[in-house]
Amino acid sequence: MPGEAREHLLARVVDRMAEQGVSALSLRRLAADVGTSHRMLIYHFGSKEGLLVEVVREIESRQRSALSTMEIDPAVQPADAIRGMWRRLADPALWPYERLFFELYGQAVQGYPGTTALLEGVVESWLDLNVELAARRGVPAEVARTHARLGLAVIRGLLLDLLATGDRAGTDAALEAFAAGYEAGLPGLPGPRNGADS
Amino acid sequence: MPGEAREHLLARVVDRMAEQGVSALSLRRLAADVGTSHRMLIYHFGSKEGLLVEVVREIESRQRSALSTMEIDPAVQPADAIRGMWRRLADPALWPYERLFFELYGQAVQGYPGTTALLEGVVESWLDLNVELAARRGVPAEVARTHARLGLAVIRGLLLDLLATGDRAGTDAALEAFAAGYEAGLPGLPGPRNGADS
DNA sequence: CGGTACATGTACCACTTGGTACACGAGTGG
DNA sequence: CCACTCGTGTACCAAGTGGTACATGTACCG
Repeated sequence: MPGEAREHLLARVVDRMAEQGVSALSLRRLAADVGTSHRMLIYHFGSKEGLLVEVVREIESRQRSALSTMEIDPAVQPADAIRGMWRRLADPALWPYERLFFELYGQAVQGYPGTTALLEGVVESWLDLNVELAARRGVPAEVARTHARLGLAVIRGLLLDLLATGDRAGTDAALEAFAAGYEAGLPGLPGPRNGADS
Repeated sequence: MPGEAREHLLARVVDRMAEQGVSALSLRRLAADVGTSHRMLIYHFGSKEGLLVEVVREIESRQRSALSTMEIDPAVQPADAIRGMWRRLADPALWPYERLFFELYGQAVQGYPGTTALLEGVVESWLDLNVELAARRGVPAEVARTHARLGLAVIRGLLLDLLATGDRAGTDAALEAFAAGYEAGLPGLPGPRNGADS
């Protein structure tokens, strides 16, 4: 089942899915929108589920590459890193892909076959990256993990908000509040224990 | 299309959906699992979409009631409020309903018919509640809105994490880091502007 | 030339889907 | 007793589903 036109197909399929959603998906409709026959989709991907697997892989890979394009510069402060990240992700041009991501996430969490692969690394890979970056600044791994987890949650949560409400100003303000508070109080973590407590 | 056994049906349908997911839903399977015929579901709810609408309404109402059961005590500090909220929501017993919530959210954001109603108030109602509570403590509305937005994002984001990874200890630690940081730095918001800036 | 791998179109299949038609039974009020 | 509504079961429908069989085209390679 190798191929080269297959890649083009996949790209077009992902774009189409980003526009129309996964649930309202039938091989025939999809194929028509993309300019093929449903026969070809099955030929290239084996089955509908196989297609979904590939789509998930693709958006995972796009996510990962977006991640690696990020400022690996250890000089940039965490608060600014999260600001930059948000600025990038909140761009309306990316909304369709984020909608698709959350739709797949929602189905993956329900155990829908093919999508479950999305869950592996959907959190961990980000944490690992942050641990590595923080290490160069001398931050202990456990602290970096926890903070990365929090930052990721803030961004995903606000993205969820943004996609539902469209309120760019409101979500921007909330993120700024987080970043500012982070600069002010978090880095040393004055209060209670900060690492893993179990 | 009124009825009283209808309510029982709806409750059972929601429970079943929480276990099995919405996408893998056919009126027939659902009816069989719930102990009726697909004929009855259509009789009571008019159509599949009508059923979905009702399900969305139901889980919205459950969410709202869970919200109103929350500590309305203005004496409890915001950081403790978010801790209590998290403790309540992170309970594995609620996971099926949260999976269902995120699945529906994912489809709603894609414009899937019937689910879109979920988006109205899915953020705003929480903000409004917090504004009201904060007012009794003298916090200006705009600040309360922004902070509530952030807190909601943290909780939803961490919930997304928890459902994907199952890492209770890790997500607990991240939330504690947020709550502690909030106590330490946020309330006065020392840094930049905090309200809406647009 | 011929073979062989990739690619594609046509036709078909069994099955499931949401929805409907219709008959039937139980209860209730005139 | 009749009429009427509510609830339910059986049977059916057209449309669409994912998947397959098979024939065909197109290219490169020996």
